[in-house]
Amino acid sequence: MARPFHEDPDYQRLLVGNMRQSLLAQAAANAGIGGTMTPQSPHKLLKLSPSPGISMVHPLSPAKAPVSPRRARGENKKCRKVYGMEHREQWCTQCKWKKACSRFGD
DNA sequence: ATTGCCGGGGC
DNA sequence: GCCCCGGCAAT
Ligand SMILES: [Zn+2]
Repeated sequence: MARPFHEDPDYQRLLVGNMRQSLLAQAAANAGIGGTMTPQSPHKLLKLSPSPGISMVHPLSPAKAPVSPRRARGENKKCRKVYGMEHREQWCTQCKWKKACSRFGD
């Protein structure tokens, strides 16, 4: 291969993603939007596991994304995530224009 | 909903 | 060349 998978679309395509705004702060905001969550269930501390043994997290492997050593989205923090919309001026020019980030090459 | 980018558009 | 958004993909 003249060109190993260093520039494949898959790689670059998956070289994206990251969250920081809240990943959950959002959840909070979201909760506020739609319809208030359900702060119910006064007690729900049951033991669990009516069925013993069997079952684990992976009974099956349907076909998730083609496993690959790429940095799945959310782990990278670029200008946008690092600074936030409130500090757009701090982003690199490319990020400002919604282009490929030139500061963080990841 | 959100980041991140291409493609397309205005000046 | 500089500036930005629509819409898409992936999470
Ligand atoms: Zn950037």
